[in-house]
Amino acid sequence: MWLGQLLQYVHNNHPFILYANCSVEYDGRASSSLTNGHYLIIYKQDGSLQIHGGDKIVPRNYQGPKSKLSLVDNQLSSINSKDKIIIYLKSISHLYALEGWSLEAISINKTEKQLVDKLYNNWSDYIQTPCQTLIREYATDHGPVDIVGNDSHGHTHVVEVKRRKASIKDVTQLRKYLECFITATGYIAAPDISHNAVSYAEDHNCKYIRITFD
Amino acid sequence: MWLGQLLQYVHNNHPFILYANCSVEYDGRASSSLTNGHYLIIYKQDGSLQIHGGDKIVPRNYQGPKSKLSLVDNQLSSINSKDKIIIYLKSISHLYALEGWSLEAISINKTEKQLVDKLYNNWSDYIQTPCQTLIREYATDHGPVDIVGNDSHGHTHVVEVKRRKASIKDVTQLRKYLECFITATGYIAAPDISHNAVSYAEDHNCKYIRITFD
DNA sequence: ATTTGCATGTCGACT
DNA sequence: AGTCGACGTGCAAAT
Repeated sequence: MWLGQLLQYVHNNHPFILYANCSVEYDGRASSSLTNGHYLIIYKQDGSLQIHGGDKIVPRNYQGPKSKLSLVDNQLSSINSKDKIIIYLKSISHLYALEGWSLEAISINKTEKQLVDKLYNNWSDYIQTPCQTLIREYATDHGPVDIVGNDSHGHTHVVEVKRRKASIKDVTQLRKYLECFITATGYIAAPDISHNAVSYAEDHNCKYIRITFD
Repeated sequence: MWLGQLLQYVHNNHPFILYANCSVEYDGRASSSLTNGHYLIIYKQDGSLQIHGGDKIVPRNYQGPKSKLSLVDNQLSSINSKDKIIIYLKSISHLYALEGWSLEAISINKTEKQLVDKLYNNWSDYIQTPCQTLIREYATDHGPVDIVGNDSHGHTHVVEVKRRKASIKDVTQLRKYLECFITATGYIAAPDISHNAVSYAEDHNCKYIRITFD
């Protein structure tokens, strides 16, 4: 009886949640098995599917948007170009169709871009050397740099901004950009920086700039 | 009537799903607003909370495990050391308690570790130079390297393995490890590699090794 | 508690 | 479709 209802939802591409005793097989970029148990299955209108266990934020298994859902007998399958999931349904505890599910996006603050703008607009508060040119998203052979400045001595200042505590790998990213310039000084601008990243930065002629969200 | 039921679940730390018309305010590491609409709210026994919109895999807002949930009037709040979420409930369309939600983990294949083992056990299939010593998870000042080998000429071979297509940043990671050796050759081993990463690797004396999951 | 690196990362932007 | 970088990344393991 629930299976019939589910079949309709699948057929009409209608979003639903399903709480069921089931097991899951996944194959594609990786492969995995989820042993039999009670899991929460969520299907959204964009074709995405997720199977949640009783803990963690991230789903046990999932399938991205634009996947194709189908139900044959007791097997609920989702397939796309890269991956395939098969859910073997043993019994259904609960099925509910979500009507009028909102697609609103969140508007978010405290992004990296805001820190970039703050540094760009208040350059002298953070870096002694004044720069004649100051460019955001400066394009290099190795990708765009957050901010690049040129001072009156023709020296280049390369800044990589991070919204959270900077780590070693952020300094390696900065060093990659630095290679695109003959001579340049590198800066990591972030609210905080790890101990190891400080040493690594010092060893490679990079400086740390503390910048915070007000 | 549903609010009373919800209050009980919150009080007993019982996992539930809630489909409601609501808006969400978040503040902490970042801050965000989610305008009024119908969203799916999931609460798990570990204290995690997520608010899903009608598309995407990732939740619109979320709170990690060990967060504290509380309900006062129409405000469902989740708080932990770093972040806080307030859900302003306008109306509840659906509320369901999940009994016996399984905590099983998935067993997964095609991990990076498997590729490391494959390369380790079949070194000569991939790299001409035979090595007397071959060490997995070799510890350096900049962290552990997937595989480090030493040949009869005392030359060092440093290998970074990736389970997916290798990118420029994977080569920068390799280069970071290479700095820990006087002279060494670097290798990126992966099923595939991006065009730019190839050029970047060549420019820095790093070689690409193609290795696949059977 | 801090730090690092993996992940079926996901997602968005740009070529 | 390919490539790259941000993300409230989440998450586990090591220190």
